[in-house]
Amino acid sequence: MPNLLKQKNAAGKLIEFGMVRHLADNVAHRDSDKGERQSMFQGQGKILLALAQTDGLSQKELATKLDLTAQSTAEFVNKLVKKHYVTKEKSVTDRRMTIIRLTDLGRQTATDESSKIPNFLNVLTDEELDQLTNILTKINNSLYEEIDSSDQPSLFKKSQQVIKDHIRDWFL
Amino acid sequence: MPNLLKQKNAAGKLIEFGMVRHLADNVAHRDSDKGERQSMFQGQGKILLALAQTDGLSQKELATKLDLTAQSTAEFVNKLVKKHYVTKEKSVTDRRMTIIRLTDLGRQTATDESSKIPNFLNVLTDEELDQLTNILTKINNSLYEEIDSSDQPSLFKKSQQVIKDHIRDWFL
DNA sequence: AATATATTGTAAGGGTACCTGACTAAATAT
DNA sequence: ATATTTAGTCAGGTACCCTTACAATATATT
Repeated sequence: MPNLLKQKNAAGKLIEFGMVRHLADNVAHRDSDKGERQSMFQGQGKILLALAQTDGLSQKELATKLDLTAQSTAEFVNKLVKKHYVTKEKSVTDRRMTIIRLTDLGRQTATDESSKIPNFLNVLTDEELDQLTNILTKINNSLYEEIDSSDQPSLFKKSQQVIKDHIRDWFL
Repeated sequence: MPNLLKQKNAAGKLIEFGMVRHLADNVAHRDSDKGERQSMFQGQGKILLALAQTDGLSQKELATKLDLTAQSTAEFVNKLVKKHYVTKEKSVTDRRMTIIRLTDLGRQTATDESSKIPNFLNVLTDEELDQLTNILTKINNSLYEEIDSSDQPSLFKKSQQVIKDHIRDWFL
């Protein structure tokens, strides 16, 4: 049986981490251009990330991959089109489908954004970095299991795959 | 100089952690009542948390503590009133002020929510829990510094204090 | 070939989290 | 007694998501 106090300690720190990160994010956004409130893991950012992995997906494919409704997907894609980050074109083989492609600007934005190493990792020693990586691996796997078991059968396996793909690509 | 590869590994895991947590949160919310999309660290949840620490604050005090505009604060408070989580009453000493107080229902919701230990910590050993706590302490402090130095002078010190207070209360 | 069904996408509308700007009401300062 | 500061409200806007309803295209069935 695990030590409850130690768990509570860690949980507290994790909650704190969540709150502080949120705060730090806000600060960062406040500094930069006013309109840029994209977190890269939500909404338009998610789309960009998915396309950076696999360009030329249909809206439906994007929706499925990212576990969004078709309507939300359409909304974000349209916003990205307005910003010239992606383009829409009707598929020739199946004219119901719309193919979404990154523009150069879009691709650059996606890779720029996702290749940043957070500053706060500079305060950790090599040993601590190893420990953290190891611990997060365990936690992430546990979360995947929780997601997988609790809800709709395999719908979320896809999201898991997107995340893992993204992480893999991130190292190249 | 820190090992860049190790940093990148850890950063990747951290990003993954962020994404997976987001996912897991969604799943959790989807299971429960449909209307309940509160993350406890945002909007209405933040207010509840602050009041659970110190009941009977004015709207202005809430806004300052939580680094929200007075307008956003008013919006969230009004929503909470509608849900019977808090009550509004004009202060007798200074009739410009509105005092916000938790109802029993509100207090219960706040404490219920914030006293949960995330399941995923069950997969860690005692040693790993210690390591994680230690690492997150360093990271959080680093983030506090970043926040503190980069932006408006001392506005964010208050937020830091709220978080720390919350964490402290969390152990009682 | 003609009709029925399934798939992709759009339109409209709603809810939550925030913000800015404009404006009262009450308290305090001059 | 007037001017200013402080607390709060109202209106309106953006981003993120969802649901319900509906049009167009593709495929399956008769």
